[in-house]
Amino acid sequence: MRYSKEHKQETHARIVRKASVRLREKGAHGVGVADLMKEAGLTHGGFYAHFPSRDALLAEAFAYAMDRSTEHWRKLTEQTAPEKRLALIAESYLSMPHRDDPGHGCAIVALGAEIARESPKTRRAFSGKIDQMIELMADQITAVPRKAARKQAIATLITMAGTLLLARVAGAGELSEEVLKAGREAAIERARGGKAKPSAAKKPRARPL
Amino acid sequence: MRYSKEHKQETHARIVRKASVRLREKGAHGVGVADLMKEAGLTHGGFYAHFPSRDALLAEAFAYAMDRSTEHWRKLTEQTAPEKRLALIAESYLSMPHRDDPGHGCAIVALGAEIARESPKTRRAFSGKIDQMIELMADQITAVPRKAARKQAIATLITMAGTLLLARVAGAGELSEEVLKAGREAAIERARGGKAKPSAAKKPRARPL
DNA sequence: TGTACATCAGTGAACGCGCGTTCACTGATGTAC
DNA sequence: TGTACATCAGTGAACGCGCGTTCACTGATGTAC
Repeated sequence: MRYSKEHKQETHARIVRKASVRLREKGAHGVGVADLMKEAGLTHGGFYAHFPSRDALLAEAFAYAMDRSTEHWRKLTEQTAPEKRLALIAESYLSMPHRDDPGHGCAIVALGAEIARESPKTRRAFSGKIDQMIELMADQITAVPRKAARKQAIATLITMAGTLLLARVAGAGELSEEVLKAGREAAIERARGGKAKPSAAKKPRARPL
Repeated sequence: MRYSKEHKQETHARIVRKASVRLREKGAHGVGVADLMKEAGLTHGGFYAHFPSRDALLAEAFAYAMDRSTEHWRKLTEQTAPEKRLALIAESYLSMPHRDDPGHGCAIVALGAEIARESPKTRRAFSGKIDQMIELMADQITAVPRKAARKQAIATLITMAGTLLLARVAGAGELSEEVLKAGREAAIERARGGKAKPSAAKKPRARPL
């Protein structure tokens, strides 16, 4: 063989990685085989040595994007005190860098609506990933029974996703900042399991941009 | 003229209406000029007597879809006692019929991620529509100052949109029902302006489907 | 150790299909006389 | 009132481009002897 087995796996992984970014940035129709291969330093013909079809790649890229989010959160929890973990996830999620970089951000918000139009099989796979996220979040809530913890985790995730979606649509205008701020407070409140003390809310930012 | 002025306007409106449904159902790339015209009872060539381009139609259809939601909510408020209005909007929004019929549902959830990728001009137009929704919701909250009312309205809208997005991705599985239920409680709580009495929460449904 | 052959990731031209757009034409109705 | 002409929403064939997919070929390296 010209290349080692690792070489092929690495190329495969590189294509999936690039695709998952483009996918979140541009949507499913924004990922062209030729462009993608060029971005990976290859020509388009070689694509089919790695994937049976463009759709098969997209499915892998979807899953990869979700796993990245979950993994990112897991790392965040590892370096934080238990009672602050959920709130930290919410805060890092509802930041301006995350709003402005969909390509490396949450796949639910970037791709959820498109996933909802996919085949039941794809949807089930995606659902499973969402459930993993919910489980990870619920793991951080130990003060209440598991079922209540899941409910609280879902409420927090929902608030996070809704905020990011609205903030992204609003773009970089005043409304976006207002949404991000209101959503951050609401999500942190959820993460803490009820009404937060007003003092816990973030101070208004210096830059009103 | 062969047709009256009203006739042309009506045809134009019919195309926009059909497009707004397809758009929410299938996404921007799911709306083909030929298919759409056939659905409107015409042939594809006539399209350009009504719109300069496919993109121009999409912009109109986006706006139309948003206006429909706002109008729907306005109607709901008109037939309800003031203090129940927001909660009613949230409940009707977070219903299974709405989850299962994106074509006639909320444009933010169905198209938000795609809109976020559009030109600043399109985004500004969409933002304006979202602001109208927020204003309408804030109008129903009279117990607090305007600024706080807007914040509460945003928190409610965010919760609604996030819930619907997650529930749609999950499709018709158990997770979807769980999300819808948790989101409904969270949204109604928001709509009421704080922690709701547990008794106010909906009873579990008979069908665990 | 050296030589012939096999393998297969990657190349790049070509194919075919879908789809947005153009365009010459139609034909029913309004307007001018 | 009747006739000739103008208008323009709608028709349907055709064009052209983008893009997913196919395929014959390449050439570096592993394997057999």
